Amino acid sequence: MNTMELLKDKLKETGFKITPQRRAIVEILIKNTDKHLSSEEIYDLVRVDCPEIGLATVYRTMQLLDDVGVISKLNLDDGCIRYEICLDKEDSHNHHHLICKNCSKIIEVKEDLLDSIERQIQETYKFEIMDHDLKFYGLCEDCSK
Amino acid sequence: MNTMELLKDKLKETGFKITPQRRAIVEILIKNTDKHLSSEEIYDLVRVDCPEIGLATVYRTMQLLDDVGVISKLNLDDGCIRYEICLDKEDSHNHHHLICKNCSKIIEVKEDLLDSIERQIQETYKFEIMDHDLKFYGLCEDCSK
DNA sequence: TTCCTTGCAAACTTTTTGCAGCCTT
DNA sequence: AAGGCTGCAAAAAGTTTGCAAGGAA
Repeated sequence: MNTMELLKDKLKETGFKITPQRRAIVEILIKNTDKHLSSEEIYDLVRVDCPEIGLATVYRTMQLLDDVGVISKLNLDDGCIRYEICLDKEDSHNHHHLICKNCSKIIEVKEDLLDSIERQIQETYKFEIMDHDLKFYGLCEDCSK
Repeated sequence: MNTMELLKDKLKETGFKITPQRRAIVEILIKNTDKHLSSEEIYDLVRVDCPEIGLATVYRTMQLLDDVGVISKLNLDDGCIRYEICLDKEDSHNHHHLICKNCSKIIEVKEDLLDSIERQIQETYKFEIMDHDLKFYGLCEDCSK
């Protein structure tokens, strides 16, 4: 079963309807898995195939996909929220970003490197960790030359 | 030399003037070191002693303090940027946050726990790390009972 | 005196909401 | 047929900017 089918099932499970607009947005997200698009960028891309769509629908759909749990949000402090599709919840948790200060490229780190740190914090601060958000800023291989 | 004196020197060094508004804002920041206030919250607190101040001045002063490098920004995805005064640059780098999903309390983690992870990433991804941002979400000691 | 700084108001940006009509199920 | 979904426009919410007057050095 492909990603779109999987997603359709997830939506149906939760009682939501599958509309051309939602399908178009999800298709854009799948085609741009590693791009971390903002709502405005998604809007521009979706309008190519679906010119009548409104920006509010993009925002509402992203909210919906977030509720269903198939996207993860990324805040790069550039004034907008960015999204990536992420069908596997484990993936989204064990997942960090390297952000190049020079070319703004974003590199995904798929391993989870925080296990031992989390245990340490759990112990020292008696804080029950449920999720984390880790970003590294610096220079990518190309830009550090 | 106390914090305010230190700050005055830092400002003078860079050619900025010390005005009553700026002093009042810095005093509020010092009094609320661990509170992570937003611009609006700073504005409300400053107006108690300095009722004629404008919100724009608060924004401009935070921008200035950021340029001078004495505050660090914290984005909790609650729709505004939060600040904490942070005179020592090393402190600001080696500094993480635990955010309670129940009571919204923020706990500071002063140690830097990322050294070995940074070396690992540096090696694997050939990415030259300059800074990082690490947040843990979960339940604080009181709320996890 | 110089020109940096301020308060005010208006502008901007990103996101949310209300509503009447449309469309998936 | 029923109720969720959509586009549009207006509203929110946070932040930035222009400008003339005011104040620190």
